[in-house]
Amino acid sequence: MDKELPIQQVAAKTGLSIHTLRYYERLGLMASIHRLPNGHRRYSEDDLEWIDFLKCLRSTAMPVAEMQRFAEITRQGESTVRERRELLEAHQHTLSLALQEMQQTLAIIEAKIAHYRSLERKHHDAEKIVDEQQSTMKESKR
Amino acid sequence: MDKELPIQQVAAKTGLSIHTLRYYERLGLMASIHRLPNGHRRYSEDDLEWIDFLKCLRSTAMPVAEMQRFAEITRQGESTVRERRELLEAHQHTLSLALQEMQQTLAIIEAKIAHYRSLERKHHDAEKIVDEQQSTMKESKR
DNA sequence: TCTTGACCTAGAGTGTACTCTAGGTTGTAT
DNA sequence: ATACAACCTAGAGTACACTCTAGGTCAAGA
Repeated sequence: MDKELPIQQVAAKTGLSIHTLRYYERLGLMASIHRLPNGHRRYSEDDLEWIDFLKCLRSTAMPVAEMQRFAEITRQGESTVRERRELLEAHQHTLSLALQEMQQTLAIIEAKIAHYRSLERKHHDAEKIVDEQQSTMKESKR
Repeated sequence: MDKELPIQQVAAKTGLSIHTLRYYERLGLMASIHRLPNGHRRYSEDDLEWIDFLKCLRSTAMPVAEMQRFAEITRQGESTVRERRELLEAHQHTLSLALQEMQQTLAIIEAKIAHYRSLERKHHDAEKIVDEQQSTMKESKR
């Protein structure tokens, strides 16, 4: 089973739009997608895997230019393994810093949410007191 | 000590550019920065705190439109505490999903790096073998 | 035969978030 | 008096990553 998929199905599977798939190919992010005699693309399993990896890189905010570099040296073969590793290590570093920052920010946001909750509670309590006063007043009216 | 800072120093302290500070104000992300009689801005401690929080939101990819909403309802005062909390909770949710995804991606990238390392090791070993063969050949030449 | 639908290319258009420019004012130092 | 530095506004320009359009090909079904 080496079923090759048309672009539409690849879009469905990967979540990238057809436009984006063609755009990425134009940018040189994907080498040599197989074509039918009529020019239509057929994507292999390997292509899908590569696209998944591209998605990993993009979803973690690697700039497209860097992905182009990565794709280019990957195409150049074995001799660039070291450069590829270094590129990924740089990204890994960026990423783990970003992760740390996000965690800190998340904590700040959680604190703010907690603060709002306590404000809401106070507000709620204040209303209850008003209610009680009102019912006391009603009682005294009787 | 209620020293109010000119825009230049705020830029230096916050890491936002002077342009961005003015731009954010135009967008309504910051209410009522105090002005000198000549129209120059003076930022208070509170302003700086608010800017820091804006930075938190932006650095975690909250869209500017959402930040505008948040700023707007914050200006409206107490009555919007609940909506503010809900807005932040939504962001918190988005954020923790993003965090998870990043962690997964990080793992994938680490695996790829490890893979490259092992390729490099093999390559290195292969060279060593070639070296040994060469020195053996040299020896046999003697 | 004609229509439909999936595909193709090259290039134009869009949304987001800045970032910069032009032209002007003000306050201090020489 | 004049030069300068820091500030102001309104609006134009830019970078990035898509996203869409126009105009066309091709194969299968009514």
